[in-house]
Amino acid sequence: GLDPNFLRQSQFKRPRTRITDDQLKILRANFDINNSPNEEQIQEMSEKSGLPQKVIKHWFRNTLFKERQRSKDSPYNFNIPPITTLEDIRMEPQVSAHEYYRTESGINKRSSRTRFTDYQLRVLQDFFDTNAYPKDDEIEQLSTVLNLPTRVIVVWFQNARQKARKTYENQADSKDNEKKELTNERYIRTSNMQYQCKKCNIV
DNA sequence: GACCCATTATTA
DNA sequence: TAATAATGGGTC
Repeated sequence: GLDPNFLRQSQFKRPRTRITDDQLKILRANFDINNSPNEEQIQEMSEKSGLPQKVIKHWFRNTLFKERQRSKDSPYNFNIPPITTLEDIRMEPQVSAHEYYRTESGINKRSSRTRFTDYQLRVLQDFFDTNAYPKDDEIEQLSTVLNLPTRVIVVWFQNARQKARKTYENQADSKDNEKKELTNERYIRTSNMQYQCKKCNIV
């Protein structure tokens, strides 16, 4: 048999470092001034915050990436309908989710949870059952068909894979369980970036 | 940059 | 309180 744990965990991982609010404030302030700091600036932030330079670099990479994603398709604004009439403007004097999120005064709130419709879930699940790793254009298609931001689609597949792995491992643990036979064929990518097909054993 | 995955936090 | 959407730091 094949054991995902074995394939995945070949080394110890550094424990996740938590960035405190104060540290975040320093990073954020610098980010607002300059997206891509040079070595000198990174070192300065490192000294100020006590964060390893590596962590700072990574944070800037991720934050810049997210920022671009956000402005690209406004993933967290999708539930705010486009304004078509004057009344809509009157009815919704809200700041955008993005601005709300970023504003310091607005209590750093996580964007509200997407409620998928039954139809959306069915389509997503159907797709997942044959391919757990949709290509960019496939995500794009799902996005337009389901009227969901691409970001939401990507996250859904990420979580679906996570869930699939977990249930698969549980089944593997309880040895001779016949449920194993019921496992759908799914391609799960291992950490070595290889594809592994459950059941048919293709790598 | 894409993905992993423990964790967080929002809803039914 | 369970299910799971979203986050963020980690790896390659």
